[in-house]
Amino acid sequence: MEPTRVRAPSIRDVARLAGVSYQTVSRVLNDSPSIKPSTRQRVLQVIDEIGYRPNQAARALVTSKSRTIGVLTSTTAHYGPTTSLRAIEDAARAAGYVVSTTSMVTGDPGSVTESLEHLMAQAVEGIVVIAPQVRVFDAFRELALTVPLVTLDSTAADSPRSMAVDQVAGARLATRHLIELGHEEIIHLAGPRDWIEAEARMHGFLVEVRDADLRTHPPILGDWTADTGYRVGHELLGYRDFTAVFAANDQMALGLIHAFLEAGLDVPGDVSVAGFDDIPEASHYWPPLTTVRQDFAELGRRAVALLLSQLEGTTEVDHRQVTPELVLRSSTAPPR
Amino acid sequence: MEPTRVRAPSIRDVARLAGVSYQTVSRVLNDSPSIKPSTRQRVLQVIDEIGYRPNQAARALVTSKSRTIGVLTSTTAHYGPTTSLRAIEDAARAAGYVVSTTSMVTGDPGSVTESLEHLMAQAVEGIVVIAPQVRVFDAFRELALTVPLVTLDSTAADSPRSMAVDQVAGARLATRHLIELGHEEIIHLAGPRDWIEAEARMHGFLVEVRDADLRTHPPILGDWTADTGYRVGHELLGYRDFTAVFAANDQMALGLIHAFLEAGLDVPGDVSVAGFDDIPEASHYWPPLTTVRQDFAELGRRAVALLLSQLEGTTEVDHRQVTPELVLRSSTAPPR
DNA sequence: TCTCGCAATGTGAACGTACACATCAATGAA
DNA sequence: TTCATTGATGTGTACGTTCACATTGCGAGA
Repeated sequence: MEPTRVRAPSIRDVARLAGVSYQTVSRVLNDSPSIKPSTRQRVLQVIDEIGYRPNQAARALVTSKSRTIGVLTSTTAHYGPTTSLRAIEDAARAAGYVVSTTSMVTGDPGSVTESLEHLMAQAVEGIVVIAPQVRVFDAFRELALTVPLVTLDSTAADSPRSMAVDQVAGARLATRHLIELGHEEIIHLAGPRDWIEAEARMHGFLVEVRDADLRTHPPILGDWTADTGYRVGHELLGYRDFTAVFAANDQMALGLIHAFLEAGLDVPGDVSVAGFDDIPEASHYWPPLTTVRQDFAELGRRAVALLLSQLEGTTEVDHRQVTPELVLRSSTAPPR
Repeated sequence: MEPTRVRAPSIRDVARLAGVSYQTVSRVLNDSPSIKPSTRQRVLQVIDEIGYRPNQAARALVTSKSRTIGVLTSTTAHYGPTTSLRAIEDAARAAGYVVSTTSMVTGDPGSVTESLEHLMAQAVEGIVVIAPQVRVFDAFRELALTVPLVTLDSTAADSPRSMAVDQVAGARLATRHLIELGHEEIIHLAGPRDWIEAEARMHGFLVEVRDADLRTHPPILGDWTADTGYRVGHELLGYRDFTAVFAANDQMALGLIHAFLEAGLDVPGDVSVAGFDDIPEASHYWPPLTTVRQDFAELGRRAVALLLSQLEGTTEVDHRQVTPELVLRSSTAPPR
């Protein structure tokens, strides 16, 4: 039987075994310049032998840096945010940061504040907000937080700093595609009201429709789910003066198609449907979905780069918007 | 202009302003029993006034408890794991723990070790592994980690502790459903080889098929993606001695259906397809997908409860497997 | 030969908190 | 009255690390 392990080895244990002072060990750990190579090697060997791990708490205490990045995300498990989140984690880890995630209930104002408080209580050094809603900025201003904040998918002009896919351009791409096919009555199924990206996509749609001098139907507000797409699809069947629908994400597009097919309509024969996001399943929907692709992972990586540049003031950041791309598949066609 | 904030208020600042010793403040913070109500109130008021926040690093240093739970997940953004993850975060937060997530590249052995090291370097008090692969346990044993580990979706007998949906039962439900419809040639499109849940579903399928004295086709190994389902679907079209396919998840089922419909087959007329997971989109696939529903969120909550019971030795945990449920839709029917 | 300068290393704090123990007043029983 | 008991609070110390500031040794230039 092993003796009871009383306590993890500390920097002093390493120092004693290597025959140097604790400060020398500290210098090796933080690779300080003036350490004799032989000394460094001896210290590193002892560290390896006894399995020493620096105590993060002690480090954080004395440097008052937690090396933690907080991520605020929505509770719902959408593809885009999740993909960005993974990319954020990877990028942060590569830069020596730890990521602590917390989710807020969409639509609950208290939840945003509470989540931000939770992150601040952990002394995060910076915050990334994924898929932000207007409300987040309000809460942020209200709390007067003292750490840098970066947002994803936000094109809000008043955001402290944001890294975004050009949602407006993406929406225009999809809308123009439908217009060029010859559609003159296009309906937009938008995302929830206070979501900034939903707002941007809606704006892109409206601009493009207006530019083409088409009649503007007021966009319908959805909640990103396929269920809502399905319900809205059913309602739309009531009035037939449209030949195409542009949904603000792929899931709602799927629901729409379901409703149309179920009613005996042909997609894209009777109605064209375009989505947004290009989730991995979109190419296997029936019919395969025409949609707008955005690089969620790249977005996450850039967000971290942007945050780090504010934290460490070193790296130059590519601050341009990520450009989305139209992916043509089989759910859109010229009107009959 | 505000003067430069030199340093965050500490417990001593609170003590001075409240006219008590720092120890008294500490007691209030950890709600110790013997504090005069009037004193407690005075201290709390000062805390509120100056916006004091306990320094987690100092706390962690002295208690040698980080109050952090590490979560190890796969890089790919699947619905199930993501949903469980959100539930884990919520449950952990409710219990006063912080969650730090890290992802491993599926199929890369080094990545598992590296991710575990990363979590240990943060001094996490416990680890939850989502969607584990056999390899994780190997790495875990190898590192001889000193914190409790809980796994999700694992029915491996040798896991330290696991919280699972009864995958075998779920697979049997789906398979039996196809058999009862009259199918005699059923193919199983399984998940990747070393995924424990893939193994379990495959096992459930084989048991049920054997019980019914049907001819056993060797399961085909997939990678959970719709793309693979599509490719396999195409290959299957080569030999027609099957009337039904049971896919190990919904995405692969979607890909299969895509391949079949594209080839002019009718689903479920010519081929029945059943999936697993019941992701929110499954009911809007065309045709709506018959699948097996599992409660990912409940799984996450129970995993945290299990972990906390090991960390704090208090709560009694419901350790039964979560029971999955068959959801009948339109992608399955009797064979022609 | 002496001293200056630099490379390499060491010493004494301090970070903010919780624990163990000490202190003090008030209370009640002997 | 005296002393043990208890409730309420205070004092000293340790946690493991980094920072600021010594201190040493050695080679080069005067």
